[in-house]
Amino acid sequence: MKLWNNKTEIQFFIEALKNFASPEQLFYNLQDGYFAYVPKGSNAEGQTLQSRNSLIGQYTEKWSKTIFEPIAKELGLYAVNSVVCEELGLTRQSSADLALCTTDHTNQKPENIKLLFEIKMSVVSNYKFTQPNKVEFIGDYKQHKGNPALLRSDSMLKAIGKSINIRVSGIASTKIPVVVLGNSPITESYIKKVDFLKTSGVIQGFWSLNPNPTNSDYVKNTPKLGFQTILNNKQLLNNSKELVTNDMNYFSSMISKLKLGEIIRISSQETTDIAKAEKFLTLIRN
DNA sequence: TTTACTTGCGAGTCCCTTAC
DNA sequence: GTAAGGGACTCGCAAGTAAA
Repeated sequence: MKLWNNKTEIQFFIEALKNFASPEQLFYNLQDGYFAYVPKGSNAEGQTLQSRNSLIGQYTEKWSKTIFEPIAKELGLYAVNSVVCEELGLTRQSSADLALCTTDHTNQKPENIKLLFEIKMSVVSNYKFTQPNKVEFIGDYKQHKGNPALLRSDSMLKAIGKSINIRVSGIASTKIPVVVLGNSPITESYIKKVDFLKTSGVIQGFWSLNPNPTNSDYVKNTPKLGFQTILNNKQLLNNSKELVTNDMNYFSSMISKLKLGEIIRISSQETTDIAKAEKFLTLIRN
């Protein structure tokens, strides 16, 4: 299965139309015809399309599950949508969009969740619809007024907020990597922030599954790979594999050098490196 | 001064929970 | 059963900021 591209988006519209979604639900009904987004220079004529939101949300979550299914299989896991785990603050109303787990159940224990995904994807490029069922590409995201997926600052803030919410929900979350999946680049203003989120351990990465969002310039990768544009399925597998197989631990604190030194001194008395690390993690969390 | 970009807010929609 | 309340979703709008 191919990564996200314009055909994926056209397929979304065709499928939605087949399932009795009306053109008015999916497109802006402008003077020049039906458009996915308002082209730059055109007038929105007072419209703010909202009826597409939940449809594209459902489509991207299912699509992501499908693309991760062979990867999960390779790692001996299942790709599961709408994962609920009370210990991680993932409730039915605010579940994990996608997760790789040891079982295929929606309700999960923390120890069975190996990788959590927060999905922030939308229609990226612009399309024109003509009756009865023709959907044609008319321009990339720079040629319309909308701001897709991770290019919106509030989408970034929501993704970060959701991840922090998991991290502060308890000690059970400290062994589970969290990755934000998008299908657009990010803005320049978030380059430093995503790298810091990665090095500080809060979020293990922002991955765009759209290798060619535009033919012009865009942020492809950040220096420390906090944000990466995934170019093929192999890369996606390798990235996932690394996160699932490395036994990682998240920790954070705000303590004095005196206290930190004490913790290091006590932990260093353990015999093996692993034991030192375990002692350190125990002490820093108390 | 004009233009381009960034940002936070809130609207419309869907869906779940709760109360009666 | 059903109405009310509220959370989460996406994205247009307008105000603020930076660049030309």
